[in-house]
Amino acid sequence: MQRARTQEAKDQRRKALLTAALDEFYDRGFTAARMDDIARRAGLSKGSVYLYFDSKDTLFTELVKEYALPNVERLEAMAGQADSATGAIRMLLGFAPVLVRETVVPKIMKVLIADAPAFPKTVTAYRKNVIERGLGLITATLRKASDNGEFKIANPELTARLVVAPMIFSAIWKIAFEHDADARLDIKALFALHEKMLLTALSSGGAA
Amino acid sequence: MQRARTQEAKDQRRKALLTAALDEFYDRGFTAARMDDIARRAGLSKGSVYLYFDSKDTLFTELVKEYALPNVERLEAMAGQADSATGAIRMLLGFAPVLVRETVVPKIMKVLIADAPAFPKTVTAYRKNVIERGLGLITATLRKASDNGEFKIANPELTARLVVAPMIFSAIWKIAFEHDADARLDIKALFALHEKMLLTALSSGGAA
DNA sequence: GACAAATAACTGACTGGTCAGTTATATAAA
DNA sequence: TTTATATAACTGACCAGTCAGTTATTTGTC
Repeated sequence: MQRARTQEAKDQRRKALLTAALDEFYDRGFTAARMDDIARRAGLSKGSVYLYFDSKDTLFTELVKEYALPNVERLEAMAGQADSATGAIRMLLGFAPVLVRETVVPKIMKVLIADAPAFPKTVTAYRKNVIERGLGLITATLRKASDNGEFKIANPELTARLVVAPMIFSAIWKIAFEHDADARLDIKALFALHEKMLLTALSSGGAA
Repeated sequence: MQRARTQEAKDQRRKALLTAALDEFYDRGFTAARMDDIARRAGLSKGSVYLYFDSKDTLFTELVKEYALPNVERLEAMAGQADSATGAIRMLLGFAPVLVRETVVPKIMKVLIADAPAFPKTVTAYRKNVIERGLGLITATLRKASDNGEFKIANPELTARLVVAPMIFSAIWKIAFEHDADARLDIKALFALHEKMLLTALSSGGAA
């Protein structure tokens, strides 16, 4: 293996180890994942992993920390652009298929769900910094829309959760059943329908 | 431990082992769960587990098989009672909080999600015999309602998935975050709102 | 530009501990 | 006494983490 001498090269190696770890944790679960396999996947030997991370546990917690923020920030940028709740919802639900199919979010979700009891602090941090922040963003959008008369929404917190529910559903579906060819789910169509039904319900006072 | 001589006593012991296994698998994940702990939880020693099950793997697959059917059957009985799609949806969503809070369904879900890649056959069987059957029931109800003019529904399959999505959402929420006191979710209110918004959307042609 | 010395990234054999599954033994029941 | 059930000591495979040794790369000297 060529050596990583510069800081940049080392950062890159660290990143390679994190994605290798995500893949192994995702495929086999935290306990069953072997450090040797993670190392090989990143093109290193087991010993070298310990030059970059203290322990298997650290690898896990760093992994979640590192992959968490970028996605919320992406979401926040999106919410800032929209000029109405309708627009924000359209944007969010248009982005959802990409989030489910093309980002690491479902993998992270699985790893977190699977090993929540073993890493309570990591999970709590994730909930506060990612989940609640994301839900808070949607809640605020809905509340504003209710205040300025775009929709009538009695409970923006709960409504936000219903907006998000199909994302969780399709992420879970993908995680659990993607390996079966006959279990494909038309995610784009699902979110198009969700958008239509949701906006219909909101504009007909279904959340009032 | 007193001996189980009759067939009945043995069935009971078998059942005790299955619930003990579910709890251990749920808390620690399949690989990290120890056969010794499962045995102790059921009031037996490790060796005895092997009088009832061939291996840890068998324990897992039998567990999923055993706990799967009763819930679908419960759902099917419910669907049979309702005289309209509106009534069926009301019933289903009224039952949802119980399903999430008081049955083993969320635990089974977690265990399945966590170890899906290690037990692909078990997961496929679960999807076909439980998930698809349940979703099929809702789909059929919606299709019938569309045919007889109660609602106008273009894609009953997808709509059924949107009906179910908040159940998955709240089950996942419970699994991942229940250990945090400040992460409580008002599930009854959530499903009341879901019911209201869903029926509003359907009767306003949001799924047409 | 060639060579030697110094540095630090990297390796893989090894250790200590864990745990699924086995088996020899004990004992309750008939 | 025989049989079935239960136990706990045992075995062997497995793996996280360590560390003595290896080697790619840089730095210093001529």
